[in-house]
Amino acid sequence: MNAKSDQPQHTIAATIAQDLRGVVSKLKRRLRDQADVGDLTTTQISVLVRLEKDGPMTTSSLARAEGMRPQSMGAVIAALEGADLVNGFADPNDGRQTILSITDACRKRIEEGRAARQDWLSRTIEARLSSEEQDRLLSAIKLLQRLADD
Amino acid sequence: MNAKSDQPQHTIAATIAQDLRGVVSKLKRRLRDQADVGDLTTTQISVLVRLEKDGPMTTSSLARAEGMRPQSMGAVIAALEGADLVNGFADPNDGRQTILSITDACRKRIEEGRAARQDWLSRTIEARLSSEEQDRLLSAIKLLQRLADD
DNA sequence: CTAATATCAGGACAACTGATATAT
DNA sequence: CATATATCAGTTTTCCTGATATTA
Repeated sequence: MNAKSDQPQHTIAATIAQDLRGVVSKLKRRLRDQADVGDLTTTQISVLVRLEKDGPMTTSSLARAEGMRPQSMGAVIAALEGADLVNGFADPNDGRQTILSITDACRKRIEEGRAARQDWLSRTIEARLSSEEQDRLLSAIKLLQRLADD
Repeated sequence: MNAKSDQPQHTIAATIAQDLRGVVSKLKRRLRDQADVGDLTTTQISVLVRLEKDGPMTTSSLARAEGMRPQSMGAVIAALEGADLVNGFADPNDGRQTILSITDACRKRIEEGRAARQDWLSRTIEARLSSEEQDRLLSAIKLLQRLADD
């Protein structure tokens, strides 16, 4: 249900919630289906972006940041290590921890932006949204991030 | 990576894509985790909203609209029929098809907005976003829908 | 001893693919 | 016969929970 003009004011949040659920669900499917073999999952990208932005950290802190269990994050990290996008070394001060960083290869890939600019979502954003709409979307994503962070 | 001021103009779409992937992934997890027992999945809600907005239709057309396989949509519909939120009857003109509608019980629930206003996402939107931010989000969701529709 | 980190093992769920029956 | 709808059966993916070892 999109915003109906005869709707009471206090249900706007509920209307947004309904539409948002639908589009999140659909976008998630699209992102998975449109991924080429060898592409990264949404969670993997999220982890790489966080490591690039916030610097090296452990599996557990990544799990907390993404709202997942450490065991689940462990599997994500294992895949990224296998693809040589992340490497980890023991924390000298705390033998329990493994500090994870993105590899030089991964950093190079991010900086060049090669992969990023060629994927389905980037291409669709450029093709379907005007420059003004892209700005509006970017600003709304910050609102979504606030919601996702609880 | 959030928008960096020293980034070339032509990578704005790529920046949006990266952030959007992350937040979609995280929101999807939150929506699943925060669901109470008996709540509906994002896909189920999406289907109900579509049936309410666009009127009765078949499993296959719903699948096309949501970007899923008919078999997957069949499972979604079976769950909704089991919960007495959707019912189907044979198309008199085409014996292959079953026309699905939302039940009166479901329509009542939507109109009252009871369930919707009490769920986690609605409450978070009201708590964390100002009225102006809610409007901005609603307008950006239309952009996301355009992207999801390809 | 309690708490935090990491990992192994198994389970749940929402999507998928393939195959089949039926109706157009 | 070719196409469209629906459904049965099995698989994959991504998360989950529970249990265990290690270190602080």
